[in-house]
Amino acid sequence: MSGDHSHNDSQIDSGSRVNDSHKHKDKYKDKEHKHKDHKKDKEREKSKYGNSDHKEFSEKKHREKEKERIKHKDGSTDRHKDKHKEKDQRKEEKIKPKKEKENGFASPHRIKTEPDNDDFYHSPKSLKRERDNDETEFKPKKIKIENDRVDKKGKKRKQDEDTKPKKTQKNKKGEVADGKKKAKKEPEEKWKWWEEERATDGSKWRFLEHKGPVMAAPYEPLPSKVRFFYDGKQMKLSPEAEEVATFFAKMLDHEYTTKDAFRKNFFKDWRKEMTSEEKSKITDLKKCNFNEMGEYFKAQSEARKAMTKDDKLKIKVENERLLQEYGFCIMDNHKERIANFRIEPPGLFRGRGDHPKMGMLKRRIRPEDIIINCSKDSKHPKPPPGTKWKEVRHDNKVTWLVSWTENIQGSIKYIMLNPSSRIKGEKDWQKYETARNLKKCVDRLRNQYREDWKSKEMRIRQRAVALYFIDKLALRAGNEKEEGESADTVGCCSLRVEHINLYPEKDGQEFVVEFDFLGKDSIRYYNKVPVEKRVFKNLQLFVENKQPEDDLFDRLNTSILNKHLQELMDGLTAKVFRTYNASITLQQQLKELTSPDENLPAKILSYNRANRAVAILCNHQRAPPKTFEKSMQNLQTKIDAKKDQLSDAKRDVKSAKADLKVRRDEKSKKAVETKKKAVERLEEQLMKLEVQATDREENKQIALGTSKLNYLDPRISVAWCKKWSIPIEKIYNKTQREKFAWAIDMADDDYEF
DNA sequence: CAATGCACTTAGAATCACGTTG
DNA sequence: CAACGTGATTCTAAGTGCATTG
Repeated sequence: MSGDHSHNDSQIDSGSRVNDSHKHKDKYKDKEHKHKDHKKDKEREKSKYGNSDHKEFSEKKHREKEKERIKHKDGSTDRHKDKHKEKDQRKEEKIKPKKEKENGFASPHRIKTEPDNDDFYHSPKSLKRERDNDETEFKPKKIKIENDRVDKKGKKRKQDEDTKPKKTQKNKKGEVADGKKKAKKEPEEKWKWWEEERATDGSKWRFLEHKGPVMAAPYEPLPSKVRFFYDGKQMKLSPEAEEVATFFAKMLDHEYTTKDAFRKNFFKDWRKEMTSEEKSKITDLKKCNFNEMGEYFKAQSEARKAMTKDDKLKIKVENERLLQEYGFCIMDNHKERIANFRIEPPGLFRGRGDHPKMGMLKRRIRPEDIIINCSKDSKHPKPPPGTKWKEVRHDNKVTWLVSWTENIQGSIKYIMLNPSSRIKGEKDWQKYETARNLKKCVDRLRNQYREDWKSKEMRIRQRAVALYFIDKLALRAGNEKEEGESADTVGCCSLRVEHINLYPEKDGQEFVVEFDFLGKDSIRYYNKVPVEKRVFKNLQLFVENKQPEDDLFDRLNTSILNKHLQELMDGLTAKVFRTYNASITLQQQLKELTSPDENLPAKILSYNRANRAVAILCNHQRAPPKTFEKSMQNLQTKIDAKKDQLSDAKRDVKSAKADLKVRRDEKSKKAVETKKKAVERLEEQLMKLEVQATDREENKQIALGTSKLNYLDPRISVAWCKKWSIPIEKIYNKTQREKFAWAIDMADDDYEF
């Protein structure tokens, strides 16, 4: 599917989050009775096509073969063993006495530390690990638990515990000696979990200890000078009602507060918090005046900004303390960072797009709502004084530490680990391996769905066309959603007739399909794509006799599609196509765009362009930053200034040269040299600025972050950096480097996705 | 097999932190 | 040193997909 994505360009700048613009409001509003006709459709279709269910594909054979190939590739199994022997030896060397006690983690588990290989990126080839070329190494299901660590009772794993690399020890001392400043750099140590074996029994951990969540700060009533008015008259609200009122007041200059649904939902929920007296008085939101409250909060945040350095520092220190205490857990002998250790504070629900529940009150979470998950033999987190947790459980088949049920949708929220953690990293790695597996069989799969376009069964044709879209356009799967529970958005399987237009001919191209729908987060997907004639004819068929609000693929849903995919390849689901196409596109684009003799900024521009191609493919849009135009102008000003400087410098060179001609002495010669240097420097600076401008312009409404973080096999980027001697820091910031530590350590310059 | 529940990934916006500039 | 702009970080909503239930 190479280079096939250019048509997506048209998506961009056709406006994002469409519900906000009137133009489209009508189109997506009032769909109260949308797709109610599925049953009807299905009947209709059935009678048309009959139900012949034969013609199953014996793809299984292929799959077997595929598996065989994987197994035999380069005898990785043996290597694996060797490697682990080595590792064990290493382990024995790093005996170290326990030291740190901070955090109040009770358990005696020694936290393993690893050498702080900050230079791992630039490390010479010889340090390269066997794993590097080991494409098929990732076998999550095949590996047993290490014996010395299995321990049901949680009695300590002697061997591991007492191990620590000497180097780290030294580092630690150094830090201590250096005093406070360095301590901030945290005693973090780099554990190479990717060199270890993985559990096979479905357990996610063997030991888990943490301090529980940080509860939301209690409500602080407003000072009495801050007044609320109803119908022009001042009114003192009960604390409960006041709190909810402040939520609204804080959003006063947000567009939300102008939306009917938001106001309606807010008012309804607010009234629930009022005393009966308040309830009887306050009957119309329009008569409520929250301005003083709003001003108060604005002033507060101004005050916070204007705080003295000292006070700011105090806050920072306190935050740091909280992070140190609650921001980490111990999982299987390692201290790991928690992603979101704070309970979500109460507030007004901010749904995206045209969310029917926007403005509803998001309840305050109490300890009694919270389920704690940890090891039996760990020191359990204690609830705030005078309260109880809802439950403390010990489920090591899941990765979360804390959960609660949220009151808007009734869904469960979790506290989980940071992306840099083993548990997330392994999963991420696995995701890319699955995508690479798809690469191996994608041709076969494509041939198959092309065949299926001709099937006499409607459901198979629909499946095949949907899969084609998912593959070609990187559409999301499109699960069904409950109506009225959230904004009306769709993915591939849930596309409706109204979301496409068919043009036998358009703009000189044949068989054009125009997509226009709202996808995840109510981001608009707009695209005009020429498709193969067969696809086009099929679509005409699918649309026939249907209402606009009927499902395009009435015989298909994600569960059917995924079941099919699972049969074609182990671990294959619809979303794997997105990962695969994103990563393969990056790889191709990098190959195509990088020119060897360009300088560093130009190379990075090429990288960003490759990244951008992916973001466009995946439709990762952003609202153009409010300051965009201005910042563009600023850049241009800088560029112009630089140009002036440059021409001045050039003139200087000329005059210096003239000078030299006359005088012919060393001094003038030197002068010429320095001037020339200055010109070069300026030229480079100018070039850098221009590249920056191009990059920014092209990025106006495209968000690169999402694809970088979630879709692009980091090893591709790492390999590219190594190949062109680009410092990895130019591509990944600190957080990203932490998340992708496994890839940075693992991938070589010749890594192929 | 549809509905529901659960766990987990993916997403853009909001907010924060920090360096630069005037 | 305040204002500003920007990249990083935080926040939490909104998806996917699998398991369970009825």
